[in-house]
Amino acid sequence: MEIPVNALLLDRETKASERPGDHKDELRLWLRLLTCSTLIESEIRTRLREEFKTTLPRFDLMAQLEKSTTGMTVGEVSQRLMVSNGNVTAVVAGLLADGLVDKRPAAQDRRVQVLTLTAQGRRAFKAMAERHEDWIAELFAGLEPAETAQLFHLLGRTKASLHNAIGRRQSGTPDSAGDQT
Amino acid sequence: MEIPVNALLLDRETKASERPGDHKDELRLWLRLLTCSTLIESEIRTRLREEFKTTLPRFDLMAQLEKSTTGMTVGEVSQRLMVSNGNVTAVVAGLLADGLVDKRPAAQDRRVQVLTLTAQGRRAFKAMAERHEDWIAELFAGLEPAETAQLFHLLGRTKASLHNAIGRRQSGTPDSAGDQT
DNA sequence: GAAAATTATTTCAGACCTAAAATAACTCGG
DNA sequence: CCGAGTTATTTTAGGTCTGAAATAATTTTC
Repeated sequence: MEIPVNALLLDRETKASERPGDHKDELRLWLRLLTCSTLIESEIRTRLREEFKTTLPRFDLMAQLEKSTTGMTVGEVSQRLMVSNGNVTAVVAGLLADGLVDKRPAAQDRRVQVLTLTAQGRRAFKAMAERHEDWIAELFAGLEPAETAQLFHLLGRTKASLHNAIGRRQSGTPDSAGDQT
Repeated sequence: MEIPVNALLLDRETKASERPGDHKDELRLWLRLLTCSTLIESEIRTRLREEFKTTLPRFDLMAQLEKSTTGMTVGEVSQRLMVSNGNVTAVVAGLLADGLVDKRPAAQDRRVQVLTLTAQGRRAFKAMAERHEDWIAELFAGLEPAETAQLFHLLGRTKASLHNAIGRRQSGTPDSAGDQT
């Protein structure tokens, strides 16, 4: 894993600009990443609204619950989706009102609220998930398989860099093979 | 640019799964892209709040204005940031109240509102932009230069794929060399 | 075993964001 | 010139999201 300091310096020197505090390349990279993310997100948002009269946060929350057979707590969902607890509470309120989700205190620990999809919720999600998967494939259709694989790999490296820079506070979530995050 | 159909079919067949409508790879790619985007965004959001008592939308809006010497209209900013007009109106209202932005109807067309940074706004932005650039570099520090270049390239390809799938409605914004989007 | 600390969730205030409707200003054909 | 259509922005209603404070339940510590 060790890279000689000389190699790093050489790499630095091969960069276009030589100004000392120049990080324009990383900035451009971030802006492009953000653009891609925003484009996909808003397209999915539009299609969910038009085709299923629902929203992305609701869909994402249901997707988490669908993956768990035993249900999830508010805190678990909040961590998975990387949103605040209060936000989960609010989105769940909407899903409860629509009868798509069930919420009940855990037997052992009455602080904990266990969330599960209702039968209706599972049906509704299944229909949406199928379409959603197609939409995503359609959006990435311009990339060849080797490119998507390479991109996936580099984003994994990016994720590791981010966790390293931010601090491994929530280090209980390694990027395991089956992990879709 | 033409790729023989046979080559594509072969590529398809090399994939792990052979189920007909399987697009799990693209889904995983999207989720990982979203994770990276969310991690960066919320870290920058936190730092902007803690260090400058401001928000990301305000910073992004100011960044757009700073790049333009003659000012920008509400519509232009809205297109650049990929947010609704109404949202720009609201964020600008905050910046106006803080004396960071100036808004005035255009001389020729009084429907149009021209936005510019005030002197105070430029000062404030300059201080933030410097730190912001460092933060981004710090977050990507785990990638080697060759990797950031490769990632930048692949995200460019992704962007093209997205525009192609979504429809080139706003085709007036090509991904030119100096374009930071 | 009860006070203190911790943990899980909700509430709150405030900012963001959207889509759609409303408003205001411009252009253009007749 | 004048009304129909277009364009730029604002307003509105409603959902999303946050951080911090409040509430409630559990665990720890003495």
